[in-house]
Amino acid sequence: MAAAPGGSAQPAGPGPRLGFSTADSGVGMSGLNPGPAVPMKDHDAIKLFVGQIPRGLDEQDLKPLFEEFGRIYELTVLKDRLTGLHKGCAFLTYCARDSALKAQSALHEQKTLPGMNRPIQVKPAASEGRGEDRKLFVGMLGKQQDEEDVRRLFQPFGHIEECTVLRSPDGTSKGCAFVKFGSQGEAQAAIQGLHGSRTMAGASSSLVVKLADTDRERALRRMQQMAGQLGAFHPAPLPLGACSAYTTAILQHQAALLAAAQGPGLGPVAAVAAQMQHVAAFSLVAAPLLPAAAANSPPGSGPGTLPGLPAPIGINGFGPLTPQTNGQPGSDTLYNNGLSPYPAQSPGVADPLQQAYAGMHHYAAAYPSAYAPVSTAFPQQPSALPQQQREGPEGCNLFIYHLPQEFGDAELIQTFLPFGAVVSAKVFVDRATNQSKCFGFVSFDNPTSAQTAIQAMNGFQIGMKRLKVQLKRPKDANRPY
DNA sequence: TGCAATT
Repeated sequence: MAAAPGGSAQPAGPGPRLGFSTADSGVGMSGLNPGPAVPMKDHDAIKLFVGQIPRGLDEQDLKPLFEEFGRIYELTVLKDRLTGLHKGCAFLTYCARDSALKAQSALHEQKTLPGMNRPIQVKPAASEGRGEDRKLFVGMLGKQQDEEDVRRLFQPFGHIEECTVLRSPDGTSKGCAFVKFGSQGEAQAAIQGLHGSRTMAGASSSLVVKLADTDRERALRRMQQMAGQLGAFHPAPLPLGACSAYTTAILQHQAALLAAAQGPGLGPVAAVAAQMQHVAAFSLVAAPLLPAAAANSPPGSGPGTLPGLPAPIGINGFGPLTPQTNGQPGSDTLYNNGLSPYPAQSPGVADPLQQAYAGMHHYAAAYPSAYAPVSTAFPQQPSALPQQQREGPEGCNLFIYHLPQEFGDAELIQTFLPFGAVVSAKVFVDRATNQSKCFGFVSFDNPTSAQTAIQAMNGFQIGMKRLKVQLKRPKDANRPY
């Protein structure tokens, strides 16, 4: 008997011919589907893949075998799209997730159907767990909680395939973990049951349970991180009214400080080489922030102004934005001690700002979306891009307090770039409110840069606040003696 | 105002 195409939705027919009665109704061609009378499957139902099925068996033949474990919601033998030939496998969904689990444990690899030489396969379909759909990110754990604790927490929701607490190299928990369940349904159940449900001891807010990022999201995140570190991609003009002024003021100071920063320690050439990239990065950001400052500098008039690029901020434009720095360590000292913004260069060493503009070209070339008009003839410098590194060696990491509320990572990095190679710059953000906590961390790749930054920026006045810049407290835990 | 990081 030929079934209607689709086999499933015979509306309002006499009798629910698709109910799974044992009567052989001949509904075979396209799979069994629930009719209107059949209850929906559970929310956490699991779609099973069934493999090693003899080609001679269709849905009707298979049904009795599986019905033993519960009511079937859907059973479909896979057929070749073109030839319609039985592919020897099927998808099976029970109404209840429990039925699926039972079927899986009773049948998977447990039994071989006639004519097959390998045992039947019954397991969650790839679509159930492909990618990260059954992998959870768990945040806001207590730092003391280990894998066992996490397992205990999640175990009621299903079979845990994998459980990893994220740790720093030193073994300290980062307060988060990944938990992989046997199925998507289990993972969802855990989210429902646990997310926000409690606050673990030592955590600052309630438990976070969500799907782990997909690979794509992860890649995206990385991109954003890099972009943030470069400070080169502000999708729109920064929404930071007052902050722009702060930044401006700071940058103007630092344009001058730059010269001082590359004094002793590094050889002049190395210093310039190391710093030109940084200056380039901050200039790219700073220029769009500063239409006024840029306008002070007629096109082509500034040192090294390049066609096709926004005029870099210069040492000019000190007018209304000059911060009150009376008596501030670092800033005024540097301005009052006769240090010229353009100190004499050793013979053969180009003006650092000139070099910076050259570096700027490289950045512009590497990120044409930011500065489209610039020729892309310059090679990219992937090796110059910031790595995932988070912290420098001891003595290189600064703790900065009294940041303006508006300060973000980008502003922080800009502020400290002139003192050396910034390995990372992070403003600490309250997870709950997404607001800056007004402190942050900056890591350099060498202690000299860190010291220079402290000298120059500690006590620097911004509005009513003064920056506090000091070495980050070293974590004395796990000192190897 | 007070010392971090979500693969």
